Amino acid sequence: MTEQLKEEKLKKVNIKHIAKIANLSTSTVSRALRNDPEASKETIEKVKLIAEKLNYYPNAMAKSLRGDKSYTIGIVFNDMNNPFYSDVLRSIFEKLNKLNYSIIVTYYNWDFEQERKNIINLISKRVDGIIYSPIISQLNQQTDNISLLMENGIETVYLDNYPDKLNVCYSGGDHKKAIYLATKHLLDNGHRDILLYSAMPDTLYAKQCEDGYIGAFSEKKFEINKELFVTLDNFDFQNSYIYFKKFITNNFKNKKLKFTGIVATGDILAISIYKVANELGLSIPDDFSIVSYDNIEIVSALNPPLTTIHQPRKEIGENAVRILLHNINNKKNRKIEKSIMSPYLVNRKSVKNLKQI
Amino acid sequence: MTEQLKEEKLKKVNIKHIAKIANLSTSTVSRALRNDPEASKETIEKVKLIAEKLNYYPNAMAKSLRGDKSYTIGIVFNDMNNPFYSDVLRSIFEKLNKLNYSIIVTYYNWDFEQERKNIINLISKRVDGIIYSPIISQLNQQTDNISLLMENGIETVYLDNYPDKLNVCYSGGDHKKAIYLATKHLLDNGHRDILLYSAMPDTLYAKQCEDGYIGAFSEKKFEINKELFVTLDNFDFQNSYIYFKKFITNNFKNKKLKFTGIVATGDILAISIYKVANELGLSIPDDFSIVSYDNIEIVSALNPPLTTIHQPRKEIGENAVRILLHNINNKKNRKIEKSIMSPYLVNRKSVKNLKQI
DNA sequence: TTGAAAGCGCTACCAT
DNA sequence: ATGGTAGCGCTTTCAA
Repeated sequence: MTEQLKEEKLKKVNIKHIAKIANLSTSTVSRALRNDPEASKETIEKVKLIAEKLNYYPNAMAKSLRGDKSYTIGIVFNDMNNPFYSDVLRSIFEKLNKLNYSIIVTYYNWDFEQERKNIINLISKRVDGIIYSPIISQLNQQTDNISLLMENGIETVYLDNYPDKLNVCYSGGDHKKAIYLATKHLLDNGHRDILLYSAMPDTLYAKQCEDGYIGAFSEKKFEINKELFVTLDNFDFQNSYIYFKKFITNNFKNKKLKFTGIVATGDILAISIYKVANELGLSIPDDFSIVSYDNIEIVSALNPPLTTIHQPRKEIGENAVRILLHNINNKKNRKIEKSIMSPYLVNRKSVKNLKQI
Repeated sequence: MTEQLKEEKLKKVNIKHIAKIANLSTSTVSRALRNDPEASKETIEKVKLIAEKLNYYPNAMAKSLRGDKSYTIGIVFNDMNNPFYSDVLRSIFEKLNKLNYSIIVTYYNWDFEQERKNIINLISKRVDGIIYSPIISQLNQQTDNISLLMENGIETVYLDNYPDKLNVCYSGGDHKKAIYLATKHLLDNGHRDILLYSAMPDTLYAKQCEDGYIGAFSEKKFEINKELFVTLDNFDFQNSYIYFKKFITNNFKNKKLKFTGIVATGDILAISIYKVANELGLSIPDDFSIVSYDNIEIVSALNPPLTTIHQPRKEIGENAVRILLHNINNKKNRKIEKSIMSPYLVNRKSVKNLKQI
């Protein structure tokens, strides 16, 4: 018997091998392995013992081929640079791994062809659902890749960004309100000339940020200077650093453009501004104040600590999972849920109160 | 025909459906779909057209069940907090997604039971290989989870940490040398009392860091004060911040313990020290100098910009993939390769030269 | 309580 | 060039 065991160990073990050794049929082994009440206690014990000795691990592919669940969730993200997404990912992992789901993560860095390939790959792998953080165009909300998902009836929860004209599940923050709060905070501190330092032109995200900014100004009936709207191609730290250094040298230091405050639509952008300020000997908040959006952990370590709008990343991840699993497990009773976490101001020291002067 | 097409669209489409509509056998359809030269050009065209119209996506599980490759790689990481791992992950994604591999990411946050469950899950999913960043105990290198992988003959590349007494594939940095360089830099600048601010007690990593520190001191025949060795439980930012704030208040400000320089074994640790320094009105580098390890992007934005040892994350990820794929695709010609990237100093402004005084 | 057999979707062998 | 069939590892009838 032990000899036989050793030999079996070398091949990939399956229920047939176990059945042979246990002198049982594969059906019985299958039942025993799953603690099926139809199987007798002794059989279960015997089978499990052999399985362990043989290093048996059930073939998940065969299982899902047979059944209709893969216990796998696909994640389609674009921007791994941004700590925001790492934090969201972490909370998704924590929930899903405990439930023994696998998570296939996909990353494409604004390459839509690659994104499409990744999504097709996920469809082929027959994931039970997808959490998708898309780049949404301001004009054409129904991108090819969103259509792909919808046409194939893939259970999807949109995260962080979503096509607001479509009736889809969503978990994320209220970007418009966030930037509204940021702008309002500067306004309340007496700032009137406020740079909107934004990213990803023509996307819904940029639009929402702009709307938030405009909303705060309109509310107080202050005039908006559109020359102070700057939009970067992406949220890349290095890119933003280079851009802002040029920008400030060409426009601010020589007083072509004057502003006393900056609203940055992401902490990464704000951090790059700190770098420029350090290098150019500019003082925050004396030369300009800054409010940003995200509140990633480390911005509290900047000097001065960054005032920013908090985006609840843990909750965003958890809600995405909750909504997704609900719809996967209740196909007949799907809910189109939108979970929108409210942002709030974290007041630190990067804003100067101009009224006190 | 179009009616038929519509109906077929509602079910999950497979080659049988295509075969029926095309009036061909499943074998022929299968061949056509894969551009098998045995299939005629017209057949290929015809089949592909139907497949597209039906929204056909091959079932990857059936494919891999049949063949012996899943085109899936498992990642087993522990510390998603640390931007180091995000950066490595990114480079792994970039290489692997292009090759149409799926990546199942697993995260366990120092919970070894969860880690084990995750690994078993990966085995069940029949991944082609695993990239694993384990926590290695200084004493017992052969942990249960490493044994699990070895016993099951799972192709594995260790990343960042590895059991150096075992003959395994590895891609990572030379931690000992890194901390040696950091310490030497402080020594060269006239520092003698240097705090080693480390994390993860009893791990090989902590040991390697200690060895690097000791190496630099021994080389110059300076004496080491073991009271200046501090080891945190983990690399958590918040945890380190709280700890260091207490530590410095209890030991440094009241001159119980004196040191002029700090070597931190990870940028996250260093950043938390900046936060404490800001809050306590301590000046870096006047009150103490600091050199760290990793060189994540944003540390250049700190004030003063952080002097740190660069760890080439992109290359570490790429090499892990290269080694893994080589062994997967050349089962008969496996290589036990260790790729160790050399760290180097990035000199910024967080170190004061004591000799100039 | 157990076993035999069909079938999940695909590929590869052997015919034709 | 194409079709029939067996089988990858598993679950689930149906029968005993």
